[in-house]
Amino acid sequence: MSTHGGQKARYQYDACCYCELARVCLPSGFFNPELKDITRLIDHYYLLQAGEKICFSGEKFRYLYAIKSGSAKEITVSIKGNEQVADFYLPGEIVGLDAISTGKYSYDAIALESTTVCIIPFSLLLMLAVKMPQLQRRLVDLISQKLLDRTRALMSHHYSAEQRLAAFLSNMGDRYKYIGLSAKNYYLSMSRYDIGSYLNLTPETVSRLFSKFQDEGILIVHKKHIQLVNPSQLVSRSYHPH
Amino acid sequence: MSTHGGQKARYQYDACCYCELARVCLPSGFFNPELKDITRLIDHYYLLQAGEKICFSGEKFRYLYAIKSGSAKEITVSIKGNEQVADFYLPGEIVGLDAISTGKYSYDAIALESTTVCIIPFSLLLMLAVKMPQLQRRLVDLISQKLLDRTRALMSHHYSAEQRLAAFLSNMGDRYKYIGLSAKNYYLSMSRYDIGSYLNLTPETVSRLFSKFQDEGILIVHKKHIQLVNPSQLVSRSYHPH
DNA sequence: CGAGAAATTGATAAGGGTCAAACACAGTGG
DNA sequence: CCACTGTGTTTGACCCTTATCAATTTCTCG
Repeated sequence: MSTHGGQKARYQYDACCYCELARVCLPSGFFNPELKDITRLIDHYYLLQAGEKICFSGEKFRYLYAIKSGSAKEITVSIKGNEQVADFYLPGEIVGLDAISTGKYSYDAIALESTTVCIIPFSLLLMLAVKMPQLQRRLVDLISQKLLDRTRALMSHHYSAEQRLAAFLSNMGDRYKYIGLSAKNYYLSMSRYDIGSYLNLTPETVSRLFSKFQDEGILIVHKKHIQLVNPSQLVSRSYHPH
Repeated sequence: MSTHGGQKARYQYDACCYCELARVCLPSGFFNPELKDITRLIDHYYLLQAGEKICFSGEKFRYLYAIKSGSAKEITVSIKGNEQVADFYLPGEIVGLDAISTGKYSYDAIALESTTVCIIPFSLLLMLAVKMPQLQRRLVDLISQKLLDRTRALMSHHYSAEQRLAAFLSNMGDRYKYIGLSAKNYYLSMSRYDIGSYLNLTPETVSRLFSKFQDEGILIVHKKHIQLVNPSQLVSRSYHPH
């Protein structure tokens, strides 16, 4: 191990070949020998404690960060100083895609728990993409996918608080399942405040809705642990993101 | 001229070299001889009447569309059948970027007035990008920029109706200015209903706010024509998208 | 000119915000 | 081991912004 910048713990990277997230992460769809070329892009990864920043608003964009374990939130700070949660990141997801065009991050990405992130130098990625058309395609797909997700999030605001929270919990289940965890039984690393900010609700409203869902037997909440007792009921309470 | 598909009027394309929007559109930053290569991608353009669709939800993704003149709205239709406006497109802007990853359009793009759109075959664009790294970069930048815009739109929902409408009108002015038109004096091709849907407001609320802004001397509304009398006042009424 | 759609304006209501208080829990220090 | 403190969560009471419903006017276009 070596430290860098006086803050973030930095570790030598082994390889995507040994990472069980490779299937869903940046190198999704790649196998040796191309996978090896992609792996070589990544020299180090960070280990961050809860609250530490992966990147911060205004910082020059040099790296994409792949969540290797743990989770993070993306927050934008308005001129008035209040934070807004724009997104959450789970393992296998890529932080920094919307910094590409402007050349600087427009938000802080903050670890929500002990989190490791792989450091992907963007200039190297681009150079490799020039030689590897499938990687060019993968990069374009990744950003496009993120764009689609953001559009869906935007559309969700047309629905009620209950529909939004139900959809959020359902979606989180799907995302956990996608990375090989339980869709019905998971741990929400973010606070009620963060959930509220993301869904454009107050923490009070989020809390009330959790209680309501629990009273109705849809789920069981225990602090940050969520157990979906009746996932189909949850889906029917949500708006139906087609 | 030739017609195609029995519906959309289709015209032989001349070239980006003769288009005054080239500066802001897909070929932004390119000059001959590269500009010529990019121009060759575009064989035809459509002339659409108000209400005609550029693409529709579920259709196989083959083309990006660049608005050449006129304007369009992007709408998603929920399962319950109600339309939601996700975006507006002005000349120089590209429709279809979030269809790349899934291979099909997830929304209808509908002309708001007489509108011409250049047809950009995506597979050809990708092939050219393989040979032309600057074009690869341009494509990635375009999608990333759109992602950033969507994130900003998402964040706007944290603010009041008045702040959102003020920001919208201010933003529209900026976008018109960007393409060489007046920022203070422009024509809004979309209905109050569309504006409301985009901002997550009812048309009644939009109408009331227009009246309010007019009463306060910030702008003059005449049907769809907007004259910003006091743009700085409008900015201070908006949330401040940093 | 007439009919239907869009826009405006008014009256009322509700969803979710705001304010406030109580509670739970983690970390700290005595 | 137990207060002490600060943060996050829950619950209640009240209220405000914006939606809803309704009536009227204006515009569009055949």
